[in-house]
Amino acid sequence: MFAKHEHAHCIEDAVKSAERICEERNLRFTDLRRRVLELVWQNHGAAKAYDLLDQLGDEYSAKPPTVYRALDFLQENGLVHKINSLNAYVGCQHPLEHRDCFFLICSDCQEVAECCAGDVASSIRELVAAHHFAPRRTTVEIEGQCQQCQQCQGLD
Amino acid sequence: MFAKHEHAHCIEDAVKSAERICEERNLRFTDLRRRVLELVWQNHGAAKAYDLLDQLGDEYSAKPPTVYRALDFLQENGLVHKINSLNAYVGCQHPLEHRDCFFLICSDCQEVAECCAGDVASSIRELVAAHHFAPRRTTVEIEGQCQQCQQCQGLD
DNA sequence: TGTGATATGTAATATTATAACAATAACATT
DNA sequence: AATGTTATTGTTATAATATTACATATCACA
Repeated sequence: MFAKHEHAHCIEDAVKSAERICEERNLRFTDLRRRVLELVWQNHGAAKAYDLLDQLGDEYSAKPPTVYRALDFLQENGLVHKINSLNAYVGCQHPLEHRDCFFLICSDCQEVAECCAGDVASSIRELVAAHHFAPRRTTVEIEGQCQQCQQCQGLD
Repeated sequence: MFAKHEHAHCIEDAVKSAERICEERNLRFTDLRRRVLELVWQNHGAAKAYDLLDQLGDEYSAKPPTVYRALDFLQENGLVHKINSLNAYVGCQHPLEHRDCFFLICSDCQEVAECCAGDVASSIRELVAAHHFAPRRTTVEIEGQCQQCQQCQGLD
């Protein structure tokens, strides 16, 4: 599996930068949105919408739209990514440059690593230009086995 | 929109090559599987599972598992691709080399173009190698506007 | 013809996501 | 502070996508 760590720190950072971003853009970073962002980060892998819903528990009168709206807001503002191949959500590692992000998804440990590879981005730009296509959103999701899980080969 | 054409021809070709492939691999290309493959190709854009289900109509006693099983078979054998960002399915243009396929998805006309770009594939291979990641499946989906739809800009 | 494996039928249900409308909170202006 | 406006959240219902579990049928072949 990917290296796990105590990431209270990550959560805190993510929330702080979300606050800054929303302030700059004049957006409302409400309690609910903050809470959903925290929960997304709290999961090691990608978080499923209905798990977030459970985790919200009674704090908020949480029904599906509650969570999906918060996730929509967070996605629109580059704070989380949706992983389509998992129907799940991960926090964005660098919301200020929320572009050209690619994902390595480990099928064994369920961790998702976000990568920003200039070469991939530029080869995709060329591909798109060659087809005179105007891209709005690009998804690159690579499912497989991460380094750690390759080493454990069925030991866990 | 992408150029449309009468593609009875495409369907025929797709079915023929599926037949060949299944024969070579000793797989059963049953009537149901053939019919689902035809229906997938019959749609201009990507086909949704429940639309296929409707289109199967009374020919087969079609319930959801009927369609999903056929789609699973076709996917496993490289005959169709699932487009995750649409929850929909398209026929593979070259099932014999069903690898490194990327998709340009037009949000206006809903057509999906399959591309095979060596540069993209190799930059992804490098990215993956740099992370010592063992890829099993790679998804590249680019949503945007195709050339034709850019030219029509709201004329339709 | 019988046997095991593969494929399909069927009912039920799980999972993921949205629509529609009501209530509330925040914000801007007077 | 009162008002109008917009953005956010609450609530109910339902739509859309996909799977489980088990029964039945078909195929391949000894």
